Amino acid sequence: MGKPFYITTPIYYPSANLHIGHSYCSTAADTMARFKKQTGFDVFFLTGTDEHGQKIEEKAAAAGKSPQQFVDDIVAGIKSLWTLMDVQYDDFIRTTDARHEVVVQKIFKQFYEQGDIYKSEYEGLYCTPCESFWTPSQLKDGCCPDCGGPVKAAKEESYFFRMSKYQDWLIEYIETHPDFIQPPSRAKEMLTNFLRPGLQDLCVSRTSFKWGVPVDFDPSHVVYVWIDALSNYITALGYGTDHDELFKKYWPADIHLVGKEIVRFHTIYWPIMLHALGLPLPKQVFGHGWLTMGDDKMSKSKGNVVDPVVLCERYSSDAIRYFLMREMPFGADGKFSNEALLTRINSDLANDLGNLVSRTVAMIEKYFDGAVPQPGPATELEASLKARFEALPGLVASHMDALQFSQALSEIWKLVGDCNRYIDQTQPWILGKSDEGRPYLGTVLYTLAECVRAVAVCVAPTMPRTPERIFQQLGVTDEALKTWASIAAFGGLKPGGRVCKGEALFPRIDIPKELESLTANVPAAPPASESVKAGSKGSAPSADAEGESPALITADDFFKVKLLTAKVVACERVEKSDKLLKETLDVGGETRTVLSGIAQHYTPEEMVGKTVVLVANLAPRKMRGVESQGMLLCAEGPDGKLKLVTVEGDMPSGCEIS
RNA sequence: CGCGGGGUAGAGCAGUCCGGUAGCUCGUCGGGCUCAUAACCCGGAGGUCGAGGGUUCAAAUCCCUCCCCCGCAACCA
Repeated sequence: MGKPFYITTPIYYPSANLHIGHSYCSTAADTMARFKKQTGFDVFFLTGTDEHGQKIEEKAAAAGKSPQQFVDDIVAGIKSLWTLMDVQYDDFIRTTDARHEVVVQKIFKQFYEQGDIYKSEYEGLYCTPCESFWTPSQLKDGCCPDCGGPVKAAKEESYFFRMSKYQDWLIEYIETHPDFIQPPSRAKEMLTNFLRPGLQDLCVSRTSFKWGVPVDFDPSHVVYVWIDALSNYITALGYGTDHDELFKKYWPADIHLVGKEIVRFHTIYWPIMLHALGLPLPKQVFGHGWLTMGDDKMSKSKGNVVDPVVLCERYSSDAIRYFLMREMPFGADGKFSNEALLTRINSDLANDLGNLVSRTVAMIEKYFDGAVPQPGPATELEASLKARFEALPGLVASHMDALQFSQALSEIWKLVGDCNRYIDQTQPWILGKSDEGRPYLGTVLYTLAECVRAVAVCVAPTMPRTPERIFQQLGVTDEALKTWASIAAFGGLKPGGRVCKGEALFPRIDIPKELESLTANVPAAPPASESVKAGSKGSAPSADAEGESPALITADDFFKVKLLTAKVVACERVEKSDKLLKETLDVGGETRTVLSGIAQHYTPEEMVGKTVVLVANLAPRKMRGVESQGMLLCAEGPDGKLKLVTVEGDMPSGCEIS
């Protein structure tokens, strides 16, 4: 067995739906894991979910479920997404697993007994929606700096971790281990923003909610997120139990892959906790960038198209994985757009790779009755192609080891490009016309087939399904010719094998047409991610997930929605939000507060006095710390402009609409 | 002075650490080819590298000043 290699994703918080960002991170981790397996490592790939906390407690209550039932449902959806995307983890840890909870309690107790944790009182200003305490200096205009909502003085008995005790050690560790935090700019950020100014002791327990791991020696407390969530990386391996073989084998982790927003927790709190436990630190924490939805392509009503489930079902998971790994350099932010996705699929996958396979196989069928020919005389063209071939594994490996997926793929595609050019240079269709041409034609087609084989091998970590389809067309059945080792030297492919032209690997997409159907408004359909959530529970019809037009509903269904006229009596912008307006509505004498994402379309002044249509029986929802008690109906134009729905003539507020 | 990212051809980016002919992909225009998924190949057009100043024989790159955009992240119920 090879050298151990342990890679993790963050454990995701199952309070809401999964989106393409999660897919991005998991795909990267999976690609890396597959690459390491392919190159002979003994890989352990961990992912999972962080299921405790107040937000889950609240969301579950709002959904009328127990917290456990609530997270169970979402986790089922997450797992089915990973199956769909071929994210092949070795273990899936949930912080509600008994195996995790007992060890968390044990760790907490150990910290307490060795004096790293002490009990004290936290006094501060608390923001309920953000679950955060703030110091007066952190406040913005007297409000929560995160959400802009109100804060109130609160006091809470808590346990604290003495972070300060370890800060000098950590500073030195980071300075002497330049590879520990990647990319390096993140290390600088941590040092200058957090470490050097001095660490505050960290509050590691809560009494304000129950949904968490109880502190066993003080049951009014639950362990707060830090110790609970971060320790998953070792509890999953059996640390602190009698069955810690995996821990002994795989710890310390080779890579914690995390989003840049949680680099801090993984490079400050986690190392300190490990150090306090007397454990070695992970070799590397890699903070990747974010996928941004730059422009107008994504909006409320079009939101479903960015759902990974929809995209995978439409274009194949391999295509989506390829796009995610190819389009943006790992570490930096990248824009996501449907157009970029489809363009990538067409030019790289359909035109370059798919078409290369297709023309190679077609020519072998046409000129050699489908049998891979014996190579004949060679020229400098073959020599340079062969050089490119043999340099490829080394180049790919060095980029992969640096997590530069995009560059690794770009190297592979250089060989694809060379092959396409080679066909033009050698003009096999002319060689095929004469007997004298045949020996060299054999060389050309053999060389192409062999290069295509190498591409198939190299592409496997990113696109797990595609290689087998290529091998089938090339007639490669020998497993030994599908391995990383088999492409170290040119010439592994055996002449005589039967090729077999199959379906197009990646059919060309009619981009304008496809964009249109992706962005078609589907007003009544829930975002498809909702169906991920409900996922395998069977409660969501799959039609939604496929982005089809919404199913017909009955009149009874419609009457479940209570629509009322409402008069806007006051309106103001929501602080720190450029999209939200807060309206105070009069609804037949009753006053309601509603938040709407229309600030870019209406000014508060314009709003006052309007009679609008309110969805009156929508479950309330907190945004930016303010509860919204309903929704205003709007029409969205083709340019994305929103116009409020109003009633004709003069109608009092509170009238029912049907 | 919140934090972070960024401004290089119509679009998306690389190049900036370590100064020396401005590069890649997509698009566009022209040509070639017919093995192939109207795919492939070649060539062209298109850039005062956000602005100003400084250092230098030489600046996209180093230094200073300024301007502008974007995100604060999955929310817009």
